Amino acid sequence: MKNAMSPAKKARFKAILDATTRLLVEKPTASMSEIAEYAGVGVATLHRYVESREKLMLHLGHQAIQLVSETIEEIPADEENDETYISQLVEALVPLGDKIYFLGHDASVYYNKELEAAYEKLRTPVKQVIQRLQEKGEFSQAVSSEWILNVLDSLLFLTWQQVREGHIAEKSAASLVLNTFYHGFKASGRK
Amino acid sequence: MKNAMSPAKKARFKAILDATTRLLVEKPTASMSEIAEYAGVGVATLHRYVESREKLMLHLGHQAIQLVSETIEEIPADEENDETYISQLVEALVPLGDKIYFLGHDASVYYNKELEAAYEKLRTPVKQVIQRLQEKGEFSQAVSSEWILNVLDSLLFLTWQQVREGHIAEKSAASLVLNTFYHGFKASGRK
DNA sequence: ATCAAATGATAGATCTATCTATCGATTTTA
DNA sequence: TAAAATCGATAGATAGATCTATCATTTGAT
Repeated sequence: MKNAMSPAKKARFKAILDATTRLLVEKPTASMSEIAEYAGVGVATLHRYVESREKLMLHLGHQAIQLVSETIEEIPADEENDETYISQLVEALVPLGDKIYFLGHDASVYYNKELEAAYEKLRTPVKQVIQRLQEKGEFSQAVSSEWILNVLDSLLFLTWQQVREGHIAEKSAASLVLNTFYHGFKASGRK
Repeated sequence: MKNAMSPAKKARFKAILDATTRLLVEKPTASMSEIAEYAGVGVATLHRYVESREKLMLHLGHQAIQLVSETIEEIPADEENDETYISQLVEALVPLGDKIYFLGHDASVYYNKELEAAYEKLRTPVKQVIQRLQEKGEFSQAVSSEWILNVLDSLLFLTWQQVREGHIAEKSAASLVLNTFYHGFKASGRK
């Protein structure tokens, strides 16, 4: 599906990608036949849209990157907004968990150079805000911004898993992440 | 390999399991042939030790559970030691990352009921210490002990990845985890 | 030194997944 | 409504992985 698609086909393609996402979250090893069935489409048709399983995965990867990119870009990242940036980011990203899932957990996505580069590019604006917050003294300067961002990533992923498995209410997820991220678990008022 | 093995065979079996661990960390999709080659053993011999790929994975899972169990049991978990328990735990578990890797990341391990139960059992003593620390007011009581433990797990795994990729020095790993876990990233002295 | 156990190499049986080819039916579009 | 595009179903070609069978060779305990 390299060529331009009609709007109708584009919508159908998107429906296939979304169905694939939903299925793979439940069963990461699903075969192309299972994916086709789940998407309500014949195997042949599935292959008319994506030329291989690997390409399908890469589509999902790009979709995720695109989605997260747009989400991040919508959050103002100038110096006046640094203080609220992180919480806005967390609020916005928690619901995207399933789409982001593949970025870190499918082999054919994880080891792709192009996607790896796009992922790194995605992180830079966030990292810059973190660095400014460190310089302003809002965040600890004892650790690298890279580490802080990685922890944020991990927390987001953990949270999404917990929400998905029904262990955490979706509403309380963001504040849980933020509290943990900001203060850890040591009770305040103690050394 | 259900029957008892001679000490020599037992050692060879252990060598195979260790080699498998090392390879799968680098290449999670490695085939049985690749595993055999990497372990310096013929495919036939590999199958003389494990009857299937899935059983091999379960062996690795059990190995990991066993290792973590022993490690946890060595840390005194009575009330007087609660304050130092977590740091001792982190120090001891960071180096075991590769062995633990499979517990959370291989499908045939992750979806096995027996291992799932063993994993849950593994967590209870740690969870109890966390609960006592919460009751003593050392840890925040605003969140569940389950969440605290999950975050600790995530941090341990993230750290092990970062050490493996050379982004964090092994020596500094444990204190990084502990600091993050205790205090988060908000600079102290701020609200 | 001998003999049973264990091994490696190889070939192959079996299975499963991916992808293609074909064709009649359905839908879209002009 | 007629032509073109797209579809689902199916069968099959290809490929790769798992596991087994066989046999000559090596290892190791006595």
